[in-house]
Amino acid sequence: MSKKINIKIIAAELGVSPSTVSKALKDSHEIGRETREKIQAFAKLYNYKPNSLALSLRNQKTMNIGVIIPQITHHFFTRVISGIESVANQKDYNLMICVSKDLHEKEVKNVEMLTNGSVDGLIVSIANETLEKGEFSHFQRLVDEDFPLVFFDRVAPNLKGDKVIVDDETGGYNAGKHLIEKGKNRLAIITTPEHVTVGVMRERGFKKALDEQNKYYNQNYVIRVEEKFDIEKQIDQLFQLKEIPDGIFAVNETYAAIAMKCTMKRGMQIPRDMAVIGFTDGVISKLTTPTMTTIAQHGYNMGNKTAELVLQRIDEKENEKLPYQTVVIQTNVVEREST
Amino acid sequence: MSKKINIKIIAAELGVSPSTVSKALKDSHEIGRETREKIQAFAKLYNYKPNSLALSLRNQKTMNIGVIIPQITHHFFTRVISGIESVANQKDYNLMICVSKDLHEKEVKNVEMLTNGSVDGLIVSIANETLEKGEFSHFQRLVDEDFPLVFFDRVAPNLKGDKVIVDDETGGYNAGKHLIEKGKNRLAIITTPEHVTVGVMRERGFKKALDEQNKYYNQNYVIRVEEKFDIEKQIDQLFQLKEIPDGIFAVNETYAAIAMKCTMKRGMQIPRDMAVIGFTDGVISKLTTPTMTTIAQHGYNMGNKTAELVLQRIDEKENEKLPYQTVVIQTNVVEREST
DNA sequence: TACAGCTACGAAACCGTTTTCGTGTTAAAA
DNA sequence: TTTTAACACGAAAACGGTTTCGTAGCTGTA
Repeated sequence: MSKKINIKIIAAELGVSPSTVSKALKDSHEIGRETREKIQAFAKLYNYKPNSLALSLRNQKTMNIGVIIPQITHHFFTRVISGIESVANQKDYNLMICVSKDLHEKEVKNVEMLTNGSVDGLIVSIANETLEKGEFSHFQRLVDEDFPLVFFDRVAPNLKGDKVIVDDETGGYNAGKHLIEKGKNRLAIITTPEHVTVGVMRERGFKKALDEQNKYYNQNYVIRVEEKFDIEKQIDQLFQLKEIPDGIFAVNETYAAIAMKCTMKRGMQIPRDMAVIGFTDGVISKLTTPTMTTIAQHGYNMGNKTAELVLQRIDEKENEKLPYQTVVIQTNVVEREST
Repeated sequence: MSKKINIKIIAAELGVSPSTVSKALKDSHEIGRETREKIQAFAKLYNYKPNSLALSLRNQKTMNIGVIIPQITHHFFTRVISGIESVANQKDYNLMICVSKDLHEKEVKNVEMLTNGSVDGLIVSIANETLEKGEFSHFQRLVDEDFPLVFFDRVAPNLKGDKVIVDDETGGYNAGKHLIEKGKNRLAIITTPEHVTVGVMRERGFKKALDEQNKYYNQNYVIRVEEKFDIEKQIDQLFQLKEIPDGIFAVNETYAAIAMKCTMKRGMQIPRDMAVIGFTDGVISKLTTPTMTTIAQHGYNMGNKTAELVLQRIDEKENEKLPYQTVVIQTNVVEREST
């Protein structure tokens, strides 16, 4: 790779000092007009652009925001990233995106790597393994030194810090209510293992809706999917029961789509014999047949809000610290053909 | 934000020089055992980690790879990113992912930002707008200065550089052949506008399959979707024809799923009245009812290969340059229920 | 003539790290 | 006792910028 042009080279080439070049390029009138124009012309000709590492080091400011997500192939996360991106870009920030693959060790490494000077602030959705272990010291350190840090979606309850979360409980509640309003009685839920907070909250809201209407919350109607095993088989258990449910709430889009497949495989009609509602912000729901009713998560808005919070922390002066915020993004029911 | 600990602080605190600290932390036996252990203990206690900006500047090596993609919410691209990530991480590289949103201007900015010191190499899938305009000077500059650069999927035909592409033509050919083998006669294609290379190549292969079997390539059976307008309406035109096709090849998953919806809306049976095959690496195909036959693109492999190429260029010595490579990733037909 | 003030530039420090090249002290060898 | 080598550490330069401060040279004024 041929060496990139820099200020020293320009200075040497034009017989002036580096400081003169630097000033001339910023149009400082400390530099005579003739010299200034000569330097600017030269720089333009050779397409000079200042080295961002040097700038960051000097200014103690990178104009980068780090983002750590558990999975990049999940549509929800990419929606959030889009939302973050849009706000960040408006303020000339760039994103460094890292993927923890839901592994604790990778997450720790990512955090260390990003916070050693590479970014001005960090946005994190916590890895499943970290949540399972309850091992948050890598985040605690950042909180302790007031490093700008915002969590979204998968957050740690006992950790201080700014958070942006979906109103999962109300979402679950509305899902339950919606199914009940559609005249369904035997309501099942397809959810995640218990260490995944979002699943727990959605389930809690769902149960609340059932309780309110004096519907029985049948434990046989609760499927906790372990992703390491065959998902379809686990969901299909609902259809092995003596009394098959007539309404299903799935805490994500994939589970909902699979539930719909299982239903149709049995020759049952959606929504007549079985109503299905998903919790998602994805692309699948509009493309299934029938289309899927969902609780919309508004990932893009979440990203917007998250980015705003982290930028706020970055700009914050040492002596005017705001208390930690938790922003709750509301969901809403998007009714389609599956209910 | 409280100031992060650095070598100077450690040095001052322990009454030694920065160079001594630096050497001690690398376990150099130039430093006496006692001093060494004292410094190491202190560093560990305060969780010292070297500043990566300073390291990068000093070493002229960032251990970052830049990735510019047109859209982050497209599953194919996130699959490729996963593939890149996995190879990069093995060699201790991190990713800086930027999104061009298919806009030329954003792409140019991203390229400039990343190549001004932030990354050691760059991976790009070119923005649609750039392909339309044919404006590649921002890449040409990089090629001229031998900056490690690898394109994938959306590449520029007249630009030198390493490329990783899908064998779109053969993919399209196999899609056509598959439909013919299923006994279909009136074959339609749903593709992209003509400036999108991948669409053109897939169409070319498809046409070749039809030609070989002396099937008529009916221009009414060619839909070029403009994404700024209602996609479903455009696709639905196929169903307004006097003679409705009995087989559809869609160059991506979304178009294929919409085609399936349109078919079922008409009360037609898949695959009996209409066979549909998509070109994709996505999640939708397994979740539609019926499931979708696809030409699998192997995005993850593509990412692997792309990362390998860029790492190879990064490691390359000045005097042992290899000629530019174009790696072609083969596709294969994944038969499901829609054909 | 003397001094002030302006113009136009350069020197040097700094951001955080690494590394080369001294150098003062001590111990071993001659 | 003198020379030499090893040891343990520090000074300084370098990576590529920015910025503060200093100053040479000129002009204008008293």
